[in-house]
Formats: sequence, C-alpha cells, structure tokens
Amino acid sequence: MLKQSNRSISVSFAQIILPLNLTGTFTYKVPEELQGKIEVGMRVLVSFGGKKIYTGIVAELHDRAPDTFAPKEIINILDDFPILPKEQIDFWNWLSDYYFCNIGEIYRFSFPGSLKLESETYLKLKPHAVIDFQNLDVNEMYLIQALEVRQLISLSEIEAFIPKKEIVKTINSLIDLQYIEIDEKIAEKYKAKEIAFLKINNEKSVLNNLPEILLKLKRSPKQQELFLLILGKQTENPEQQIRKSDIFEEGDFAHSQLKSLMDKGLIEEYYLQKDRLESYEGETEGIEELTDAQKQAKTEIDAAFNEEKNVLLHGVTSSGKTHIYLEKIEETINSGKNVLFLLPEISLTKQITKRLERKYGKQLGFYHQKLTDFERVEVWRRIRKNEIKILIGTRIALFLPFQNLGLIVVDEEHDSAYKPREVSPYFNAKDAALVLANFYNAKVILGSATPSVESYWLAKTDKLKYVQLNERFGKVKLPEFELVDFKEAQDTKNVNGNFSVKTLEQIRTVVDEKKQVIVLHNRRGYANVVECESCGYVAYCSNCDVVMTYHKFSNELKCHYCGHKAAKPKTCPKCFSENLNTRGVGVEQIHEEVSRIFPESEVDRMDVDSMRKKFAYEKLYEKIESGETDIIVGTQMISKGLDFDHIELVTIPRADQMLYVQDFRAEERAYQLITQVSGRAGRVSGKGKIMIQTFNPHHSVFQLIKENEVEKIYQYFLDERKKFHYPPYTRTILIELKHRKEDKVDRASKFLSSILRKYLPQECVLGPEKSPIGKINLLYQYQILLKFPRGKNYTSYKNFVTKSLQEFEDVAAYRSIKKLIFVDF
DNA sequence: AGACCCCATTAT
DNA sequence: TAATGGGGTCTT
Repeated sequence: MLKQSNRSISVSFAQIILPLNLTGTFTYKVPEELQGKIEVGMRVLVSFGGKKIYTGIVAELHDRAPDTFAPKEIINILDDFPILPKEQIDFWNWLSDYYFCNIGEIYRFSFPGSLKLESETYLKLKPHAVIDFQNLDVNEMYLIQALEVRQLISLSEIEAFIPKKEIVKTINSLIDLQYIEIDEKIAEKYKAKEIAFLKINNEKSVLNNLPEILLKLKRSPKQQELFLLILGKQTENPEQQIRKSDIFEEGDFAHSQLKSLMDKGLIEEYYLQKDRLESYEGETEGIEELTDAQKQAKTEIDAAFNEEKNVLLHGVTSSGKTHIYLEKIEETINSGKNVLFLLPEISLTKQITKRLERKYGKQLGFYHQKLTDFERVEVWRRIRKNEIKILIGTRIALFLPFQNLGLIVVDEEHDSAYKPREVSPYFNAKDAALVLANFYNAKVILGSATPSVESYWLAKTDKLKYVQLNERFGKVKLPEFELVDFKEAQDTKNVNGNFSVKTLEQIRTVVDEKKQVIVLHNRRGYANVVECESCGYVAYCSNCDVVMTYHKFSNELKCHYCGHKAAKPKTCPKCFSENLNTRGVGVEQIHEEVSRIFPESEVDRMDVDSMRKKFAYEKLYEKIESGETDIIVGTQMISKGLDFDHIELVTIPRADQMLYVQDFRAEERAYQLITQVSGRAGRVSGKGKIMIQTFNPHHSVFQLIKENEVEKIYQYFLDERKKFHYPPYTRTILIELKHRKEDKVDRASKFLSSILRKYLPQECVLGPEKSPIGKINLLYQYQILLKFPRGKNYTSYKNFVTKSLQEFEDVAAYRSIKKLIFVDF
C-alpha cells in the first residue's frame, strides 16, 4: 500500500548537474525502472552532447515536462544512497548564485575525480541473459559478441567498432533489453591500496623439516639467507606482519631470489588493503586546563552559541586560541556531532595536528588539495560513513559529504589563501563556511590574531559575537616595537646596505645570546628590475605587461605572473652595453647581505623559490627548531606556522614597500603581516623585540601598530573604507574581461558597462578601464568594478547584473571573451 | 568540455 | 583542389 502511494508522486524528470562549465542544470527523463530508486544527491550516468557519457548528480526530481526539447533518458544510477547530502546541494546552489559561477564548475572543483566516471565506464553482459540474436541490429550484435569474448569493455573501447553516433543508442537498447549492464565495481576508478606481505608457507612442517630444507638451499646461499631472515622474523614475533618492502630494504636481496623461494613453496606472498591516510596509532590524551582568560572567552562563546550566533575569536598571538578550539571541539564531539577545522594552507598544520592527533587518534581526518585522488576518495567515504569526527582541511574540505556537522572552526580567518584569485570558482572559504554551517545548523568560530576588517565589522555590528583574548598564554609579555627612522640613519651615515647600524647591533646582540632572528622582506627574487644604464632598457615579460624579476640564485629572469623564464642577459639586448644594473631589493639580496654581515652565523632563506624542493620546508623547520639556524630571512611565508621558542627579534628592513601597493587592502595586509610575524618573537621569554625600518615613522599604520590599541587600529581601517566606499560599507563585484585582441576587449568592456549602466544606479558602475596589469599570458585585460550599498537592494542589484551578463552573452561577437567575476574581493 | 560545421588560408 | 585549422554553435 505504502509503495503504491509513493509511486503516485510522479518523478518522471530530473535536473542533473554535469561536470561542465555550463549554465544551469540539465533535464533528463527518469526511465520507468529507475523511478522508485532515484533520489536527489545520487550520481547518475547520462549522455550529453555527441557521444560523451558523464556522471551527473541529481539536483531535483519533478514532473514538469520541458516543451522546447525532448529530454534524453538517464542511463543508470550509480549509487544505492545519495552520495551528496541535501545540505551540500543547497550549498552548491548558494555558491553558484552568490559567486556568479556555474554549478557544474563547483561540481568539478569539489568532487574527487574518480567518483566522476566518464567514458571509461565499463559494460558487461548480464549474467544468465538469454539473448535473442534475431532481433538485434548490427551494432548490438557486435557489442554482444565482443562482450562474450572480453567480458568487460569500456565505453571508449566501443568506439573502435561502433560508429560514435550509434554507441549510446546501442547501449541503451541493450540495457533496455536487459542483456548488458554497467559494471559499477569496475567502473569506480578508485582502488584500495594494497601492501605486500610475506610469510613462511606452512610454518609447522617447515620447522619439522628444517635441516632438509637448508640442505636443499645450500647451493643458493642468498636464498637461504633470505629464507632464514623471514623465518627468524616470523618465529621471533608471530604477531608482527612482515612487509615485503621492509625485507628488501633490510637486506641486499633480488626479487628473483624471493621468487625462487615462492616457487619452491617455502614462502607465500599475500596482500592487505591499507588506508592511504596514515592515522596516528599512539596514545591519546586529555586537554590541559584553561587559564582564567581563556575560561572567560569560552563562556562568552557558549553564550553566543546559545543565542544562535557565530563567533569571531580575536586573540593575540600565543593567547591560546587553540586551547579554546579544542574545548569546543571536544564538546561538539561529545554531543554526537562532527567538526570541520579549516586552515588556510595544509603545510602549517603541524602544531594543531599534533595536539588533535594525540587526543582523537583515528577519528581525525585530513583533506586538502595535495592529496592524491584516491586518498581523497578514501576520506570522502569515511566522512560519508560518519567515521571521522574531526576533519582538518583547506577550503576544499567544505565540500565533503558531512553527515552531522556541529561546528566549523576557521582558523586564521583573515588569511588570503581562503580566497585565492587563481582558481575558479572564486569563493571566499570564510564566508562560505558561515553559509554551509547555516545549512547544517552548525556553529562557526572564526579565529585570528588579526581579523579581517570585514569580520571585525560584522562583530562590531553584532552579526557575529566578538570574543577577545588579549593576554598571551602564561601572561608572557607582548613584544616591544621600535620604529627605526631610516632616513635619519642614512643622513647620519649609520647605514650598512639595507640595514641601519642600530638594527644590526640588535641582531648581533640576539645572535650572541644564541637566540634567533627573523628578517621579513616580502618580495621574491634578487631584484625587481634589470636595467641598462646606457639606454634605459628594461627586461619585460614577453607574455605580460610586467617587468621580469631577477633571481640571482638560479641566475634567470622570471615573470611572477605567467611563470615565463629567460636567461639573464650579459649585455643589453638593445644597445649592447655591458652596463646592466639591478634596481629594487628582493629577499635574495637581503639574504646575501645578512650572510655577508654575519659571516659566522647560519643564515637561511625561506620563500617559495627556496622551498620548492621536496621536504625543503621540513628540513628548514627542523634546522630552526634545533637552533642550528641563527637568522631566517624570508617573505610572508615566515609569518605562518613558525612557532619556535627562541626567536627574540623580528626586523623588517624595508617596511614601507608593503604599504605602497595599489590595493585598498594594502594597509590592512601590512598590519596583519607585521603583527603575525611579530607574534613569532618572545613567545616564551617575553623578551621579543620588533624593529621596523621605515622612511615614514609617522605613518598612521606604523604608529597604530606601535601603540597596539586594537580598537583604534580597526577604527582607522574602517574610517578609510567608509571614506572611499569600500567593503564592508559597500559590496563589490569585479568583472574582468580578457582577450588576445586588445581592441576587442576594449570594445566589449565598454559595451558591457553600458548595459550595466542601463539597469544600475550610475554611481555603482566604475570603469571599464585597463586592469593594473594590462596583459597577462598574452591576454589583454579590462575591468569593471561594481560597488553596491549593503542592504536589501543587493539581491535585486545582483539580479540586474545577471541580466546584464546574459544580454552581453547574447552578442555573438563577444562570446569568445573570457569573463572572470570576483564577488567581495 | 567536446563534437561538429563552416569557412578561410595554405600547400600542392 | 584537397587539407588543415580556427571560430562559432550547440548540447538537456
């Protein structure tokens, strides 16, 4: 009876999300036999375009027949249960809507590749199918015959003997006839990782006949040695499995020797499946008790959560934000819910991971961009099966199929790695986390020592609960700031290269005490520009409108935008003068200088270029931890994750250059970078010192940092933002148009902005103008900036933007123009 | 994204 | 005159 009534809800059509960068979802017909089984969130196989078969996701089931086209049928369902929870589908829809990106793009970005089978899907004969060859056409016959010979055939292999156009028709017809089926097990590209182990075959009889066996092996001493090694291991510790790879690592054996032993029936090889994800196996331990200040903060968080409010936890460096996270994580887990812990980059997870590992062992999972696809599938499955209680991951972890999410922690919420501009879809993981949590009815803690101005504003306007922690753990003193007037130092000739004598003396003092020094210089390479002194020639990138940066270490010129490399010219390519000079100081040069001034000290460099080699980061990390390194010279990289006990001085030789970037967030970033890197100093001793060299010691940002009055600093930023109509007082959308032909983008951008002006208030549309970097990778770029007042109208403004973009799209001539849309950037 | 069609440029 | 390739269109 129940089944009957269920069936009366007609679900003859489905909206399918395809892994393609196309607008919207696609309508397919649900065939009769799938009608009881299909559910939203399941994966399905559908054919799209010519012959291609894709894995789509059911976004919606309905019975509204389309009237402008005849929908194709869904070929098959791939899951018994929805692989994607409802909350995730809501989340995808929100992202697509809010960030003007196609839902298929989100699907492609967020789903492990091997869960999206394409034309490599395999077909097989249905067992016990009785085939009536009389009624088959030629293609169907071919396919059946091929399957009788080969058992399994992939879709792409079928192309060899069936015309492309006929493939889908043939398969569909044979599936209809119940002759063939899609082999799901094989179709899943994912395979569990297997590890080879060895054991003595029939240990009892071997031990009984040992003398004989050894005699037999007498003429092959290597085999005997190998045999005895394995036998020894097995009898010594029968519980311990013997890994094949360990044996070959321990002794100098050849695989042929093992094979002979196996052929003689003495040794047996067997395989065990292994999780790719290494889990911590050691003991788990409890959390240390909170300090009074931390307890107070935690109480405030509890209160906020009770009022259904999310939290901005603003805690100075070393105040023990992690302690508080751990408490809340513990509570969430105890209440039966799961936790997502977001970090800007996975490489900085050392400390938090160690602490969580010790406590939660196997219930902890990791998920980030650096995992292989198979590793991703493993984590995906474990989350799906609710086996992971805490997941530590980067922004991509937002897309895992959480079952019962109770808390999301966004650590270092200000970090720009949460909104990279390089990869689409262009979403801000911090904002997305708030929305995702809402769908799951979960709570969020945004944590940072230097919150973004936007988050601070949300907290101050009561949209987030503001919780502060302003003393360092153990009441350790905050570092002392000193602004060094570099102009004055120059005038009084108290300068050695890029350093004032005063700064150098301080470095000397700290190094002599066997403490460590950080030198921050946030510019890659050796020099910005290579310039000809005679004719003024400057080396430009051949693909971009930027000068090439000189890297002395690799002796080449690099373009930091497209990656183009060129040899450093010995003479000027224009006038052949040998008078080539460099201008602009990069971190390599600072490193060289510091090494020269402190020849007996160990000076190391830390930037993306020197950390490119595998384990370079880990090696340097250890070197610093062990105290071998005296002075670390690096780019912004050093402001993250280097929590060492013996750093007592941080110097920034050319602090001004951080402020002179054409970006309304430049000052905010400078503040964050300086504060973050300062937090590395004096974490234990409380004797940290920061020396900032500047030509403008009276600049507001430096003065405010020195004063260290948080409220004043943020008020300053907010005032500036308000004055120039920037976020959080407005919402911005940046539209970037790119094309190889400059005149075409120029015209297109003018056209698009004229459409936008038609619908939107004039003051909301700025531009078009040539982007600050006019050409990257041979593409000319123009931009239009939209600024909208916050408030209810935003949605209607956004709808007009969508409408304008559609009108723009309608012009055939402009369809080849690349459009990038950045919301809230 | 990928298949297909149309048309222009180019080798033969 | 055939061949190659770029650009544009369409896919449910």
